[in-house]
Amino acid sequence: MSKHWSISDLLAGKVDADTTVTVKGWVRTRKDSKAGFSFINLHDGSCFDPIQIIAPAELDNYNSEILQATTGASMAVEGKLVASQGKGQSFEVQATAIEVLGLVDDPASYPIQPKPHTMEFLRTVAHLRPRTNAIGAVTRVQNCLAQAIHRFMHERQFYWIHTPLITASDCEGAGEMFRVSTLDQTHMPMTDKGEVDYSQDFFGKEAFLTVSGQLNVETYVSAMSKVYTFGPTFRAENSNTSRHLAEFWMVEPEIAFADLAQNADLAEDMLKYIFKAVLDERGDDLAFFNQRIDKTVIERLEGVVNSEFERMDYTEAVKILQNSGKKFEFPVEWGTDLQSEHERYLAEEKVGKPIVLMNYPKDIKAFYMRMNDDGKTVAAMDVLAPGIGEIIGGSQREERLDILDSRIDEMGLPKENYWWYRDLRRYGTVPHSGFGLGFERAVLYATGMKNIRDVIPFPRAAGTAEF
RNA sequence: GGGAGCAUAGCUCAGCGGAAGAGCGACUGCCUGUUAAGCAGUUGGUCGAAGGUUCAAUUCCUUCUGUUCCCUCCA
Repeated sequence: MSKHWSISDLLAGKVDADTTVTVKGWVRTRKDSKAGFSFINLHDGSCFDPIQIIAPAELDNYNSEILQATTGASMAVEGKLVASQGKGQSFEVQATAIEVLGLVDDPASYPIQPKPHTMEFLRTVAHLRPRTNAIGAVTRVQNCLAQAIHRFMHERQFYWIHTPLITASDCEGAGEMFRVSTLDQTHMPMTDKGEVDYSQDFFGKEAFLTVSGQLNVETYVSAMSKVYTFGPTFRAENSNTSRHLAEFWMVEPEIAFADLAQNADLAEDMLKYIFKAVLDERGDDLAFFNQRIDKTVIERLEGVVNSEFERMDYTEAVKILQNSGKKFEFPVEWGTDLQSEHERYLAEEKVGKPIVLMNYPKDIKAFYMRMNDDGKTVAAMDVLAPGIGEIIGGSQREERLDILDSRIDEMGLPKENYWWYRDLRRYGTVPHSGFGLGFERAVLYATGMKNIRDVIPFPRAAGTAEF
């Protein structure tokens, strides 16, 4: 058997013509010609385009197997790589032997038909949808983004810190949490006070799935200077939208000796870097997205890469919204959080590119965000992307113990739970900043896909944990 | 958690108180170095479930289930 090549390598011209090669993959389409052969478009995930196989009728299993190979069937093909005699592809494989590995049972009901499907339907066949053009392209782009994130961080000498997914900090300050417990839920041990006795639970205390690696990674930034997390995160919010998941991946860089402005610069640099990687490396997939999914996606990515992000204070944004002349469902008032409609107006209508909103009122932000000198705002920032909304949220962290303590008290949080977090401010505290990038939201932006459930392989959301 | 939709063939949808339709797919034939192919034919449905109104319900009403989108939450 000759060498097994990726289709991407063959189409890219990495192999000389007339070389005997083996390709393996799945049939996208088969078309039989009376001239004595069949055209088989075979895909293996390595690139957007399938490779064309010419299967001559002289093959001994032509009638018995090859003519039975419908869309979705798997096969191993050996043949000669030749310049294509037809239009539409540079190379094709003149097969000398085809082993049909697996046929499709009942082709009429095979879910992935060679025709357009709705994303809603494909979600119901999540085990087969990576075989489609769209989800295959999403998969390559999401991988490109993930690799680019690690590359960006590595080039800037950040350390990747594996923060825990299970946490006993029940107040990480970012929404509802999933409980992790091995207690028998039909016979919960109780204390004298009539409360569940978690001292008998696996960890000896209440435990949850993390909503953020930030608090943990702050310990490492206080020693390694530049760190980041990249891993799954969990939110038990009952939110049913096209941009929320109960389980999603988040990138959380944290930098020491850095203020909010440097934090915003890092966020901008990172987004530009990873979207440029997609433009450079996934032209084939982007061409598909631009043609079939969102006709503005390439233009938008190029816009992000080539333009300066807008920076704007919350206070300024409130004034703009109030003077916009737009009728909003929710009123705009200094001191309240901006609604989706407000963020959309700013990012999509007012600015038309990503915008960094900074310095929010302290009462609508988390306890660990650094108090500004005005005593009213904290050094928080959100990066809003047109079409997606909030893609990044971050802040400069409060490094002054006395102020941190008063914020913890103000919010009625149990100080003892934060003893190790507070220690960081007792022992050689430094100014530091960080942010969280919703990874799937970045994939949405890079692909033009509309629903976050279509850019993660197996979406978990309220009421959804199939597959 | 709040709100609004939707549920009819493998898929996308039309229909409508009075005998279940189209396109795509699949299959068959013709044509064909084809490639989002063309022409013709065939196949294919417990009209989401359970109640109710009616001479008659896929159609109207109620409940349930599933699902989509928006808001809240945030990334």
